[in-house]
Amino acid sequence: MSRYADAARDGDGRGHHTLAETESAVAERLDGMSVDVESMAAVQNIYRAANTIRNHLEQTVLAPHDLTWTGWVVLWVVWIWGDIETRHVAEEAGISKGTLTGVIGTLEKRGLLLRRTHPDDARRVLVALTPKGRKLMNTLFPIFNAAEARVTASLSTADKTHLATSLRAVVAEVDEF
Amino acid sequence: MSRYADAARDGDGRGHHTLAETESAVAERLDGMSVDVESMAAVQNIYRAANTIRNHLEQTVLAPHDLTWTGWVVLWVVWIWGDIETRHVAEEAGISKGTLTGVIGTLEKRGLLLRRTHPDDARRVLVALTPKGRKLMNTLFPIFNAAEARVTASLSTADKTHLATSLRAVVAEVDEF
DNA sequence: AAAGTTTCGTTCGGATCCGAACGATTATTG
DNA sequence: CAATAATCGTTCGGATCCGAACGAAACTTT
Repeated sequence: MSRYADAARDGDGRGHHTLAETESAVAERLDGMSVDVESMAAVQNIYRAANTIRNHLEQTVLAPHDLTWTGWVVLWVVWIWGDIETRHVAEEAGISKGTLTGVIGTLEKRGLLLRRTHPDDARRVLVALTPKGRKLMNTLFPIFNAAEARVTASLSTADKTHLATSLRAVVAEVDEF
Repeated sequence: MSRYADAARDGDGRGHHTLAETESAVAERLDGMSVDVESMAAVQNIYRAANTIRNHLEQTVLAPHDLTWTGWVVLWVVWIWGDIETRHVAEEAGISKGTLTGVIGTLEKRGLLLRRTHPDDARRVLVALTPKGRKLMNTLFPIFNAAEARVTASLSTADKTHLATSLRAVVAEVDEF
């Protein structure tokens, strides 16, 4: 069964509970508690949507090219910025330095990028795509972007923009903490 | 450095590139390519917001109780539904059955929940919270919910509701694939 | 110039995450 | 009733994910 897919269906033909059922059970469980339902719904749906999208794009677009979601994100960051320091890649990709070391190891092993010591500061490491990596990005990005359009097809362009704006505000707020 | 935190700041006092810089670099790199910018922005921001929120809540609320994000989600699902089959927990939590086995193992080891074979079907496993697990949920849920309110404080109640609605539409669309 | 401090990337242990394969169990078919 | 098919949870190998600690390198202070 794929990530978050609900191929497995229970007796009445549905996977997990409907949203209405879940909210009903939650209301019952939390009866007597003061709950910020809007905030809970916002957080839960942000996380659920992110996982659903990641799973879907990983399975349909990335796995056929032997890529993981994070491998793809790292390649994308290096593709956009060119020769870039690993600490910046970790920041842009939103992963820890320790995790980046492992992901870069995997991508290097696949011949998609190369690391080298910074000429001025031996503590730092620079990465760049290999020709093979660049070719993969040129081939795969349009396919990935088309898939991004498909997974968000239920939203109008105005909705997508509004969604992105709201989510940027959330990220900015948390980054201020 | 914490997950996605930008405690590390580069020379000019900023962490990762600004959004404007990133979009500029993206436009330059993708010059000549037909790009659905709104879809890309929607997907990137959904993923970024989910990770930022997960990291923040894990660090500030869950880690002090020796919980991971997914451990929390699994406990929450079992708390809401009571005695529940593991296959349903995996679905509700949005993780694979293999992953759930490991997470349940961890939570069981911590004395927070218990598993038992289904009385009617020996293939199935049921899980329920222990008294310790129930106590933890009653204590921690209000704290977690308050943190949910803080991370989404930049949004109005109407915005939170609209966000949740848009994201539910995205999940429903992908689940139809 | 030497000592102390800070920064960088890697390593480590523990946790999670997946799909595929497996054994055990149940359901279906002939 | 026996054979076959389907379902369930676990195991497996590989990948990711984290924070803390470490060694090496650079910076700052004395």
